[in-house]
Amino acid sequence: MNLLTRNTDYAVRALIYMAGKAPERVSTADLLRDLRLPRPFMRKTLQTLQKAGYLDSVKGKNGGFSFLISPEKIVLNDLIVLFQGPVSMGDCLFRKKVCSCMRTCPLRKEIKTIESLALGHLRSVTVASLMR
Amino acid sequence: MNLLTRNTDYAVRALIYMAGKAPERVSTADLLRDLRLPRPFMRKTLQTLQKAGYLDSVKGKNGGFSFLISPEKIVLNDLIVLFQGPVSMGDCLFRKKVCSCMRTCPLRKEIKTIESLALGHLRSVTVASLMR
DNA sequence: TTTAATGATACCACCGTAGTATCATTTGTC
DNA sequence: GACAAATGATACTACGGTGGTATCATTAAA
Repeated sequence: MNLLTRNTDYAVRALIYMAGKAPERVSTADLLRDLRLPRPFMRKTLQTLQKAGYLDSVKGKNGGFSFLISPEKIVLNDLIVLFQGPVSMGDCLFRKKVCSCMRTCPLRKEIKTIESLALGHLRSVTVASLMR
Repeated sequence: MNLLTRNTDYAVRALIYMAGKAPERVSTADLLRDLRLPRPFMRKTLQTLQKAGYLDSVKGKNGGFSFLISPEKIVLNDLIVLFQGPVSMGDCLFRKKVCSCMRTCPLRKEIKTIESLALGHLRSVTVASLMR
């Protein structure tokens, strides 16, 4: 059970690297030199970040990516949501007809508590805070 | 991202039901009457609990399952481990050669913090505590 | 015009979860 | 002893999400 998928992990590391170079523009090739991981995957990840509005992109020679949102404002939880969907640890796995205790389910309650704790943390971590 | 799989969820609910009837012996058929879920799946789940030493089983007519370990001592975290493996949210997803920061990785550190919080909770919840 | 970069998109492989099927074994009851 | 009701053991299938690949189009600098 991993909290992050590789995709999210890649994204975070790429952003940290980029933040170290900012405001310089960084290309996929630059990133690959530092983070040795599958090239097409890295590209896809960066494209996702661009589409989501975190990064600006410039095509063509000497192109690459730069921040549209500053690293201080890029929150880990949002990246997780982007790549994995919302952190929701306690969705009832039973069909509604079966589980009559949707609101009072004690198990669900415990999980939700844990989820809240996790979310509290994940929302406080930013790309910038991870650089130290 | 779910903290529990269905399997674990089934197990917990079955155990709660059984704890309500204890020390009476309960058969798969009894459980299915209450928790309407796939029969073969329920059976497999109970067998796993029996093999793990939580339940005693009696074959043959009027057979069924009963507790070997009391519900007060059956811990949610252990059930998760049994059905899903250890809760380890922060395994480094990178190949070791790539990730040079195994011990100092700031991302890992954050995740491990969350993991500890979750584990603290999961280890404090028992089948008995879920009955209230 | 060439080349280096991203944009977009479709595709494949693997693995874990969920669920099914089947036969063997035990034991109470008639 | 035969039958029925229960578990023991095990092998199999289906599906979806994650991880990863491939390809072609587009842009812009040299």
